[in-house]
Amino acid sequence: MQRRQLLDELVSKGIRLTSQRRAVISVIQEAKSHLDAGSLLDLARRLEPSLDRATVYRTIGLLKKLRLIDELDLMHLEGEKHYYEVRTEGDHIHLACFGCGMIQEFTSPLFDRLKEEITRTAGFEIRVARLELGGFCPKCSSRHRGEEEEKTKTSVKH
Amino acid sequence: MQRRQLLDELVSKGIRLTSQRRAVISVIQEAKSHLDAGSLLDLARRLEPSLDRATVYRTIGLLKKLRLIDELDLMHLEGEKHYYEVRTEGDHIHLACFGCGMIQEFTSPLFDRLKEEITRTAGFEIRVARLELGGFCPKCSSRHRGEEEEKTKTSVKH
DNA sequence: AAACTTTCTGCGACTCAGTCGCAAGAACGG
DNA sequence: CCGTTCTTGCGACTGAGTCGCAGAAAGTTT
Repeated sequence: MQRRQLLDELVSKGIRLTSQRRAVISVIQEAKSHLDAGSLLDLARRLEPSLDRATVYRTIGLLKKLRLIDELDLMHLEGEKHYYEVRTEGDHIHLACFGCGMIQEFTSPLFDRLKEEITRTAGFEIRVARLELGGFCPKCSSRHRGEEEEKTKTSVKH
Repeated sequence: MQRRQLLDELVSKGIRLTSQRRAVISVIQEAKSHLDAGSLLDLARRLEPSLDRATVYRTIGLLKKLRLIDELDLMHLEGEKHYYEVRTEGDHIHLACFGCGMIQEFTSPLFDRLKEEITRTAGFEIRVARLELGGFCPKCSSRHRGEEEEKTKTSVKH
């Protein structure tokens, strides 16, 4: 039933279901990695060949507004794209490795406590929480030591 | 001496100082709010009228790479821009209000503990930590209740 | 199942942040 | 003040995302 989650949610809100929306939603839900709008379009077009870029963006906008998906930057490791994932129970943290591009997810009760503290202390009503960390995964961490000073003088990427 | 911080940092790394870089750096440092590349260009041009867009982006890239400034999204409240701020001792959290656009900063020992936990547990070497929350500030929080269901059917913005 | 209202889609043109190659110009060590 | 090396401005370009519109579907009504 995990798979009908988003669809049901839309129906219950009285949102019109079209084959295009079904295609986009299906792709987001089956996705094994975080997809950007472009990949989403390519994959969904296999189910609905006439699907247009604009419709993908509009559907993303809709799902974002309904808080059914979350938007991520993943430290802009490869361009200024945005990535999307189905919203889950608890928020999780994304770790992005500058070395190999790996994305890892992480959950912690401390994160929930932190959000709770903010709600309480600042009186802020949290709707979206995005915590992204950039750095080096264990493998790349040992590998990149010593390359620092040089890099400064060469390419200024990211 | 807060004001010479970035400049000194560059000199000590053997980075060449140009009037353009001085202008951009000065603006970032004096800024009272978070500036995007466009505003940065406008303001820095008052000090260095010939300054070009490309140079601003290159300088931002340089400062980012040297980890002297941080890049923020501020929940993309007004377009897909990026915002910049001078890096401070401890990382802080940004709260962005969907209602009035206000940006508030927040610090908490819990945040540091969370990062420490990630470093320890996941073996991840954190270089950049970005925590942004979107929601409603105290004022807007009380004001927007009840407008939810309608919004769904109208404009799909943000 | 036809008719009808409302909402959605594809299209094409557009906007806007950010990038790139290049030739001219500036930094700073000698 | 000279020469090497790095930086800049310029203009053209890329690529994500948006918008208005006319035609096409969704869901409802009879």
